[in-house]
Amino acid sequence: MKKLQQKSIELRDNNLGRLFQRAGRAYSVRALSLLHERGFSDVKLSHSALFANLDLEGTQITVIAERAGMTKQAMGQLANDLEAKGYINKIKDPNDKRAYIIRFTKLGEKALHAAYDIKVIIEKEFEDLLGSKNVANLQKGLRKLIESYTN
Amino acid sequence: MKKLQQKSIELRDNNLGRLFQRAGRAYSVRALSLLHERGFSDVKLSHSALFANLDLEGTQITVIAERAGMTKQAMGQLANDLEAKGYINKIKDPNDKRAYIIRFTKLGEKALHAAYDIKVIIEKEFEDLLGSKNVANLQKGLRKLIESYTN
DNA sequence: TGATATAGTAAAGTATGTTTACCAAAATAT
DNA sequence: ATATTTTGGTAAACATACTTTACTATATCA
Repeated sequence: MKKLQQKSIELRDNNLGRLFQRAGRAYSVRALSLLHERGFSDVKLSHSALFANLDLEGTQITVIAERAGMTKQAMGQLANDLEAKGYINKIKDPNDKRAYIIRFTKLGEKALHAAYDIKVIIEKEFEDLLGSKNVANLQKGLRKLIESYTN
Repeated sequence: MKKLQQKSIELRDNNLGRLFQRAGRAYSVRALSLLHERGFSDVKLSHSALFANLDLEGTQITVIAERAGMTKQAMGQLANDLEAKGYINKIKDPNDKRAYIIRFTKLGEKALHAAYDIKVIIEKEFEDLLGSKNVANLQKGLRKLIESYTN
């Protein structure tokens, strides 16, 4: 049997789970930093749960929450925060008096454009570093793993 | 210029940052579930910051905290929690009366063995899914990205 | 020996959620 | 049509995993 010392080192230094998380963290730190540089300095990482699940034609809070895999209460708080910061509007749903429709403001749309530009920039950086074929394979592998483990 | 609708979809569905984070989450959910199945049901994800940075011969709290990139206060809390649960001991440092040395208990070592087994199991699952060469490339790519972005 | 740095703790605050409990409106069932 | 149940949303309390501020005791340096 392998020595515990060796196992400890391999857990620490040679662990795919840790690599995923560190890469994710590196990505989001970089992306958020570029977004702040472009003037959207009050956007936080947690806001992406709303941004990423909001349709351009507008979406109900409950629907966004379900897509993001979180409670409607938590999503309601994100919505209030982003509304106060001017990125979205909460409009009363004309078809359901209980509900609100969340829509991007002009500022929110600008932030979305910027976020897309940043995504492209970071992907370019990755391709310069690894080669575009390797980035494509990385993406394919991650997708396959996620699909397999979240079903 | 690409339509905002299209940009929104690509940000949502075709975003490496989100893939990293989802893969990391899938890994840790799987690993923690297997660890709980093996009887270590009171171990939490946050504990890994201590486990992963504790040398077998024992390590000072401040050193573990620095390795983990967090404050010594936060690490002190993890240490107290894991001590209460029986995974580590806090021993007075004979060379420094201010300091404590953290060491694994027998139970802690058993958990470490289990964690290693689980790492091997999950890697095997990944290789069955993607092929061992692709897993090796994945690992290599992630390492390269992390190294480049955290320096 | 006196000033400063370091190991650790304590308590309060912050970020990002969940749980429990509730209301009003909508959908369904009889 | 009305009673029942479900759904959209909010509010408040709690949980987790930290950081910040403030402190004590010991160690180190000048």
